Amino acid sequence: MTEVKTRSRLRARVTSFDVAEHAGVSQSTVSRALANSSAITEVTRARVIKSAEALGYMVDTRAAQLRQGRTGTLAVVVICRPGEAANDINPFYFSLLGSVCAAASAQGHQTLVSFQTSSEQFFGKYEESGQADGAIVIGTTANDAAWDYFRQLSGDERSMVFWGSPFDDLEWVRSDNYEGGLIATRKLIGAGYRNIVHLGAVDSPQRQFRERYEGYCAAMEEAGLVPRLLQVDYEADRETQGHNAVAQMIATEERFDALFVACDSIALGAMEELRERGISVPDQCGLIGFDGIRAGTHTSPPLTSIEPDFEVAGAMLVAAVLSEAGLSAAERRVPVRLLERGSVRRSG
Amino acid sequence: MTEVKTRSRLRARVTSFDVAEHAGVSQSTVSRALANSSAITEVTRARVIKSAEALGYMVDTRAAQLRQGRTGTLAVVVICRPGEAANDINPFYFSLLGSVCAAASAQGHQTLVSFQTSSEQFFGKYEESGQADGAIVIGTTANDAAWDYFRQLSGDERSMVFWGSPFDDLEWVRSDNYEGGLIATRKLIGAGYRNIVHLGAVDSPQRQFRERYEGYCAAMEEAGLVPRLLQVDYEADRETQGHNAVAQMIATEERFDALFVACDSIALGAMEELRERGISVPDQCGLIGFDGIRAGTHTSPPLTSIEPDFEVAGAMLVAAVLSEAGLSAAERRVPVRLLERGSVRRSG
DNA sequence: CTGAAAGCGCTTACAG
DNA sequence: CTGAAAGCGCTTACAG
Repeated sequence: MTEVKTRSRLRARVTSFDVAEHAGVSQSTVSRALANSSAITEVTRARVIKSAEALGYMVDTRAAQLRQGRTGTLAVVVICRPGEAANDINPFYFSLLGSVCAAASAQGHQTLVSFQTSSEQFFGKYEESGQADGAIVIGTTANDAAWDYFRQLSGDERSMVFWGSPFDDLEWVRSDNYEGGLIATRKLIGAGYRNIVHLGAVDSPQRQFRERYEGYCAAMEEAGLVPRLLQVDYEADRETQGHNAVAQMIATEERFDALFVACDSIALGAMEELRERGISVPDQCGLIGFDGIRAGTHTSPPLTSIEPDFEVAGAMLVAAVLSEAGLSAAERRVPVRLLERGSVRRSG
Repeated sequence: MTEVKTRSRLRARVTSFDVAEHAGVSQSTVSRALANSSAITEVTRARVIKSAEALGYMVDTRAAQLRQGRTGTLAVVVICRPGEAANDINPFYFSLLGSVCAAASAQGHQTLVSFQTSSEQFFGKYEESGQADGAIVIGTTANDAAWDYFRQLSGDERSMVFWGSPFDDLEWVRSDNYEGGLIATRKLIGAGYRNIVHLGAVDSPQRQFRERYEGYCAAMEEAGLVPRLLQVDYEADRETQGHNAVAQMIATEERFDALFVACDSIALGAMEELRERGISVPDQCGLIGFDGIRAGTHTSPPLTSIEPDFEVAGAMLVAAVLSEAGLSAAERRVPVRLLERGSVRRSG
């Protein structure tokens, strides 16, 4: 007893052997009792639990996992733009990160999070180093070196899932982008806009953008309208892309009375440029973005947007990385919904 | 050789024994060679590395850490408001999270991240369960149950550091709030505003708010002006607090021509209320917030704010949790700077 | 239902 | 400079 006290004061680790001695049982019984093994009497289990509490004992997960050959941990990699600071990361990915961590926790997994930017630092070998049972990769598509690295890594039989991957050969989970494009465009048409232009990118690595464009096209065509695409210059940062696109349309005297924009960051830039040009939103120009980022709440008018169900997104990513068999397309498509705020005029 | 290939195809773990056999050395030599022990000849090391690469071997960190008695991992806990979804979390904490992960990585530590909301789920016993060498706790001060839990846990000799803790008896790292209040208020005074009111909270659990208020008071007094405080109703969410505060001032016919607000979320609500009331920012009312959140970039006008140096904040939190000795106050105060955007009129 | 023993994959005294 | 062996703290066949 005295010895135990001394050790705990020195912060020496309390082990299952200490608990065994205290409870007067064997070490294996301690292990089984605490693991809720049905082989143990409730009477014994109660005694063990009491001793464990008395000594402040907790199972060492490292040791347990080493023995069990699993980690109970999922790696979450957030790919950043080169040179990007933590507070410049697209908030969409932060929301996704939060959802993934919550979903993993609900499935009894810890999350090992890393923000990866440059090639010296890329790391995805979590399984062979015994750090995680799989990896979920999210983040910008604008970091080619990172995607090359993870794409190549993913070739082996690794448990890895990607959000919005630019490559279809990777295991992906994505928003239902087509549906989102459809909903947004129908909304604009329903509100009476007719010269609706899509601001986005079709040949960019961002595959999701093409899907959004296709949804837009379908909605335009079903209404007998002609789809018009303005490709954004994806070298610039997102907001500048929005600024430039609007500036360009005005310079070339393009007629438009509404914009469906491939993502909120671009839409925010577009909205600013519209304001600077004295074009009022939503009266002279309707505007719908994509992603539902929080900053869209604070613009004037607030930005109407398409938002994926973040909770489902997190759950699907976790399910995908944990599943042995591949997932069906339906299990990898995150449903979206229209976030009605203020950048579309009332119908009629 | 054949045997090795078969095993790797089955994804059986490649161990240091396999590498030893392949390289014709003992297992301990493999371990030393890969750990860059100076006891090993470069010739031997090269041979071991070659074999390791050939077999796709990586050190199992779980096993290594178990043996070494350390984890090389830091836990990062983000406390959320009860019922708050991942995309409602104050973006300030996401930025801080990113900075902490980056700083930890720079110090050779992994980060185990968890978002904690409700009491069934609170967990901070990372050290005794062998999951981390310490914990960094950030997030809302509005979750009393969470802070009670961590405060009590922190009583024992645990490595735990808190961002902006409501309690001074906990190990904390904070923005230089006093300095921030000083800078912001001087800026407003310099721009010619005179009826400057502070929107904040002095008795709230958010200790940092009091410090900001004190900086404000000092700047007012040095200019011969009378500080005026409007306490925000901290039951409501932040933006509503801002709305309500402005509404109340107008209702009571309070005179004001500028507002220094204790945080950006509140300031964003205040800005909206001002717009709805037809009070133009920055002409009729100057406005400065605190935190530098990204959404402030997109309002019109963009919100001038005080921003902590996020990189330093992450580094200080990591240094604090890793340091054996306590840190001096200077080592726990994150420098701040004025983010000049558009909600203060030009001086003169 | 419980215990003695092996072993997960490493690092690190201890020898030589 | 390298090797044989112990041990980090568990879980889990194997016995009884």
